Order: sequence, then C-alpha cells, then structure tokens
Amino acid sequence: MTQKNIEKPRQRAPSQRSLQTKAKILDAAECLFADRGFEGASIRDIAARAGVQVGLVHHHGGGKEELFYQTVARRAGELARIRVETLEALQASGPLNLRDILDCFIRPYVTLALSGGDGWMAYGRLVAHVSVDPRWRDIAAEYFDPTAQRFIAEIAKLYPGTDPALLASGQVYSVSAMLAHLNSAWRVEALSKGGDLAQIDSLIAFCAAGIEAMISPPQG
Amino acid sequence: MTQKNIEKPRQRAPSQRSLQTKAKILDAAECLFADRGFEGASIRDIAARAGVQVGLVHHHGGGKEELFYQTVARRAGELARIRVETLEALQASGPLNLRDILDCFIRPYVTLALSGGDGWMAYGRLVAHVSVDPRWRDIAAEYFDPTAQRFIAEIAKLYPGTDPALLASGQVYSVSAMLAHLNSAWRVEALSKGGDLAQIDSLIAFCAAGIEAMISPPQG
DNA sequence: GTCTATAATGAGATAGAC
DNA sequence: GTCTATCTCATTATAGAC
Repeated sequence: MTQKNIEKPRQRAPSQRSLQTKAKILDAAECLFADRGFEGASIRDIAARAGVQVGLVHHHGGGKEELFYQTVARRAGELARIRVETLEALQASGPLNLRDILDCFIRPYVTLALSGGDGWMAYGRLVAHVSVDPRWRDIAAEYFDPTAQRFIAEIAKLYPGTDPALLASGQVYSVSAMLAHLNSAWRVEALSKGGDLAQIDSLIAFCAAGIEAMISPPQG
Repeated sequence: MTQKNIEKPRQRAPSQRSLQTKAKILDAAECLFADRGFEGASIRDIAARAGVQVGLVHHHGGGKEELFYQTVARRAGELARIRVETLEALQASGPLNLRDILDCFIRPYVTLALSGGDGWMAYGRLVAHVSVDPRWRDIAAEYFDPTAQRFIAEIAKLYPGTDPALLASGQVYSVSAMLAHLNSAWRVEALSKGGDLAQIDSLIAFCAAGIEAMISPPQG
C-alpha cells in the first residue's frame, strides 16, 4: 500500500515517534523559512518552534540546505497530483477553455491555502521565496516546472502556433498573481481601506483575461 | 537648487568623496540585498563589493536595517516622480483609458530596469523582497503606497462605484506580474525553451485585460 | 571621513552518552 | 532516536588612532 520511495535498503521502518518528530521539524521549518527566508530562519529557531533539540534538526534534516529542500518537496508532490487530477477530471467531462484550465491550476492551491491549515498557507509564502530567488532554480525545475509545463501544453492546444515564450510568460505572470493573492493580503488591505478582499474567481478572471489579451492582441 | 531634506543643522555639506563612498556602499547593498535578501547579504560582503572597510558601512549606513531602508528609499522617490509625471503628461493630452494608466505605471519602471543600468534592474529584485515580506510593510507603506493609491484613484474614476478592494487587488496583481516580468526571466526561459521573451506590451496587455475582467465580469 | 582592530553575539555543525 | 555539550566560524557592531 505504501508507495514511498525506497532509495536504500533500511533495517527497519522509522518509528512512529521518529516520523512525528520529523513532521514537527518540517512544520516549524516551513513556517520560519516562509516568514523569514532561508538565511533569516536559524536552525535554533526551528528547533525551538518544533520543541526539539538543535541536534535533532540536523539529524532529520541533514543540514540546513537539505532541510529547505525537504520542506519545499514535502507538499510539492501532493500539490502537483491534485492539480493534474483536477485537470483530468474536468477534461473527462468535455473540452476545456482557457479559464477552465487556469481554474484547475489555481483553485486547488488557493483552496488548500485558505482551508487546508496553516501549513498550506505558509507553503505559499515559501514558494514565493523559491520563485523569486534564482538560487533555488533547481528546486523550481524539479518540483514546479513539470506541472507548469503540463498546463502550458494544455493551453497551447487551444492556441496552436502561439509563441511558446508568450504562453510561458502568461503562466509566470499568473503564478505571481496567485502568490500575491495568497501572500499580499496585507498590501491589498493597505491600499483599500475597509473593502472586502478579492475572491478567487476574480483572480482567475484576471489571469485568464490577461493571457487571452497577450495571445490575441486587439487588431489595429 | 538643492531640494535635499535637511533634517538637522549641519556644520557643512558632505564632501565629494564622502558622497561617492556612500553611493558605492548603497550600490553594493542594493545588489546584494536584491540577490540574497536582508539576512542573506552580510555587511562584510557589502563592504567588500563596495571596496571599503566594514566600519564605513556602519558609519554611512547606520546599522544594517537602516542601510536596507536607505537602499530602498534611494530610488523610490525618483521612481514615484517619474511615474506621476508620465501620468500627468499623458493626461494633459486627453482622457486616458485603463491601459494608458497602467502603461504610465509599468513602463517607466521596466524601461529603467532594462536600460537604466544594473542598479535599476537590481532594484526590481529588491522591491520584490519588500513586497513579499510583511516585515517591510512600513517601507512599502511609506515609499510605494502613495503612488499606488494615486494610480488606483485614477482607475477608480473610470469605473465609478467599483469595490475599492477589487481595484487594489488588481493593482497588487499587476505589480506582482511586473516584478515577475523583470525578475523571473530565468523561469520563463525554463518553461519555454528557445522562444523570445515576452515584451513589455504583452505585460501591460495582461494587466489591463486582467483588471477589466475583474471589474466587469462576463454577464451570466 | 577613513582605517585597523576587536568585542560580543549568534550561527551551523558535530561528538558522544543514553 | 534523542539529548547535552561543545567546536568552529561568521556575523554585527563599536572603539579609537589617524
């Protein structure tokens, strides 16, 4: 039943307590890396927040950089799976338009962030750090690019002959807007005193109309 | 002729050499803060890149956090001035539509980044850090919000009665897309092998159409 | 203003007992 | 696996000569 990657033969499975400890460490690392970035979060802060000893963070994390990778990787697989499953489920019900495809990409993530617990919300801030910093380009290439490529390919089917760079730009702009939607509520509030926050449908409408406008500019 | 802020009475104006040293320090800080974030860039790295001693960075910067503020502030005033002047110049020639207004906000920045020297390009990455991290909300409120408010107000004139939060969200999404345009060329390249990069007009089209779609959703 | 030198702290990482 | 204790190094910041 388990489909965990088995890289090396182990004597035995990790104990229940070990798994819990590792989860606590990843939870703490996720939150602190998200809030303060890689250098801004110290191993000691992470250990303190997880309620464990400093040495344990090294034992489970295998160094700070490796811990950062693990923190990003933990939810990346599940997110990619949900996105693709959502896409394929909707495709089974008929042909999709641009907005449908973007909806399958954006809505699962935003929904998880808003109702999947603090971890998923922090993960959005973490991904924002990864997206901004070329230093983490390997992480982005490994965990995010495959899904992004898949969705770009779906969009390309709708607009054959379109410059791939244009579609890629639209994807990148849309991801940045999605992350801003999740992470910049404080900015929106500062700029609009007293109004309600924009909802997810507005975000998806923004991205879909934006991509359409890029691809098919007004004639003349 | 000088319009520098004079906060305290000083014996004399700073020497030419002092100004050059301070500029070198701010240049180095700008680049390193932009690349590695606040904690990721050390005073020593900044001093080394500026070609000065560690003590001088403290002398001119007044501590690391104060140096970060100064680094953001240095170009913020000029950027805000150019944006508003561009807007008012275009307004003098006739009524503006949404795309015109966004053009006045986005194009000056992107143009400076692409042709105004390495400093302005690095500044885009620096602003991205400020925009992501609530820790710097005071900086954003002081240096970026007034201009953003001005442009939001102009857009609001075009769509009276629109929810202010919707306009603020559109502004935040647009800024995030603009920063992605400047900072995420590496991501676009990874997602579109070999194609040309999208140009600034595509970005503005993306933002304008996105905002229009948010404000006036398709009926039905 | 500039430079050298150093203080004071916090960082990541590890060793070894249990 | 977990914990305590420690090592080693880089960091910010400052003091004081020039």
